[in-house]
This record gives sequence, C-alpha cells and structure tokens, in this order.
Amino acid sequence: MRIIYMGTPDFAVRALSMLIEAGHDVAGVVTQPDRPKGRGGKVAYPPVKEEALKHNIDIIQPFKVKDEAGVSWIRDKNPDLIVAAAFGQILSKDILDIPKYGCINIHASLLPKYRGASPIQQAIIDGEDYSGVTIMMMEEGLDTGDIIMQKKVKIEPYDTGGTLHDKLAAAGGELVVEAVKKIEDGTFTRTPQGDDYTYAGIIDKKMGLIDFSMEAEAIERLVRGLNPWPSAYTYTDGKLLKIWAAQAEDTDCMGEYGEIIKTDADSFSIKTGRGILKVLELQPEGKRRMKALDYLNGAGMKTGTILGK
RNA sequence: CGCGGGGUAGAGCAGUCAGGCAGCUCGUCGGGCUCAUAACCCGAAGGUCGUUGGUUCAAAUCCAGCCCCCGCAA
Repeated sequence: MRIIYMGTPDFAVRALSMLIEAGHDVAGVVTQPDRPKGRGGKVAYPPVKEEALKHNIDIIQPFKVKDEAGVSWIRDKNPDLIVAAAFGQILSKDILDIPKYGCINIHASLLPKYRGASPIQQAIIDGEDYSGVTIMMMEEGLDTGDIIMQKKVKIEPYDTGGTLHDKLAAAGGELVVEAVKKIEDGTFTRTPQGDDYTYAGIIDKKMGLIDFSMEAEAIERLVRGLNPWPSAYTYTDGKLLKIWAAQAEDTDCMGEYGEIIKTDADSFSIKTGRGILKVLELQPEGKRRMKALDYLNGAGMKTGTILGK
C-alpha cells in the first residue's frame, strides 16, 4: 500500500515505524514545521520528522497543509491511503479526496468518547477504568468519522499520562497495521460513532494548578493525568512547586484546604476538600524532580504551612 | 544574545552577602539496645566545593571566562 503519513509528536512515531516495518510504501510524511523549543529558543524537529529522516522518507512541513503547495505535494505522491495520527492540523476535503481508499486516523481514545486534543490525560483525570485507541475514517469534522477498529486498554491505578500515552501509542501502531490490511483486503467495516460523544480540549498549563478544596482522589488523578506534561502544581513561599506523585487517603482532619497537616519521613500530607493528599514526589521551582523524602531532608516542610500561595 | 534559579560526601540542602578548621538531615558500613524493627543509642567511612584562569598571606566564599541541570516564557 502506498501511504502518506501525517503526524507530529511522539504519539505518532510508533505507528509510522510499524507501517514501514509491515512493508508498506510510505511515500511521504507531512509534519508540523520545526519550532523553537526549550530555553534559548533552539529549534527542534518534531519527533515524526526524526523518524522519517531515519528512513529517508520525503518530508514536508507546511504551516497549513490545506494550502495549494501542500495539496499538490500530496497529490503528486499519488497515495492509496493517508494515515494520520496527532498531526495537529485539520485536513480539507481537497486532501481527503485524494487517496483511493481515503484517509484514516489513529485516535487515543474509545471514540466517540474524548474527541479532541487531550484524550489521554483527560481519561485519567476523569478516573476512567478503560481507554483505548480507535482507527477511524477521517471527515471534515473533528474526530467524527466512522470507526473501523478499536482496542480497549485498561487504565491501571498507577498509570500516568506518560505511561498511558506509551501503551496507547503501541496499541495504535499495531491496530493501524491491522486496519490497513483490512482495507487492502476489502474486509473492513465502518461503524458510525453515534451522538454520545465527549470532547477533551487542548490542555492549558493552568489546568495543573491544584485546587485543594477538591477531593483528594480527584487531585491525585489530576497529578497522574498531567504527568509528565504539563504537570500539576501549587505554590509555596511564592514559588512554584510541582507535584509529580501523590496518593489520596481517606482521612479526616481539622485544618484549612492546602494546609500541611502531617509530615512523615518520606512524605507530607495536605488537607483537601475530602481526605488528605500524601505527596510522594515533587519538584521545586529551579530544581530537579525529587522524592518527597529528599525534599524533606533538605528544604524541610513545616506542618501548618498552607500551600497555594 | 528572551527572563530567572541552581551545581558543596551516594541523595536533598546550609555555608557565599561580610574570605580564615568542610557542616546539616537522610542513606551506607560497624557496634549497641530490643521478643523485634523501617524506631532508638554509640561510632566510622565517604569531598579535586562543576571547570579554567585571576586577586589574596589565605578562596566553596571575591573577579572573569567556559560547561552542565532546572523553572518561566515561546
């Protein structure tokens, strides 16, 4: 099968390499432009570009793929199929109509749940027991097309945005290879999504600001869902304090929301709207990520301190 | 040249402003206490103080350059 692949971040890398490994002719890769990243504004290649370079595949990085240049580049490649995964741009009808078999997309949720940009984090934040990946036909709408295949993945209590991301990226790679085979064989089916959908919007860093009047369990899920990016955080002494790992405990106590009510050798506990949140791993502004144990050994943390300021 | 914090024992930090014996908490190792212990007590090992040069009788500390880590912003 002659394929054009469209994708940008890490999530899309695995599927690209698996399609190549499965023997498909990946004739071109479309990915987002290089962008300044990190301190000092050094430009970085999108992960999918790195992967494509390893395989000597033609690459374009249009600001808008639906512009004439992008459309004609794709048309000239004469693809049978376009596979997209977390590409980050909407495809116009011009493009959708180019490949003989149309365009399919890998989405990191069990559609129609969690359409949109942050299905992985959101599923954890919401406390879902399962997530998964969906291979779907692309339409002009956002993640609205017919479902071709789905695979369920269990969300474990210790899963973070990062670990679930990796599981779903791997599952997506396997599933898309199967789906392409079905398309080749003409044995695939299309199931409309129905109307029972939800959206997971773009993640805003401010989502990570912890509101200690929420229940401890919800805060723990926020911490897990936003690890490793963009992280849940609070403030102490006017400085940022990222919380990387925490555990909710159903203990009642007196105190203000956000107050340190207990310190142990390897953790400290914060009063929340319901129960307490035991902090296990954190990162003060300007410092590395560390165990709460190390933080307590060095900086220390007094009971009675109110976090969030 | 985007803004800012940092590099000191295996870990996390204090000491730097005001130059003068290398410190704290934890870990490790040895011993003790204990029915027992991650608890407690006694003891020990472990440092080119990121790096190069400068100032000085004397530099972790002051000055200049370089390397590395991190937060913000994008």
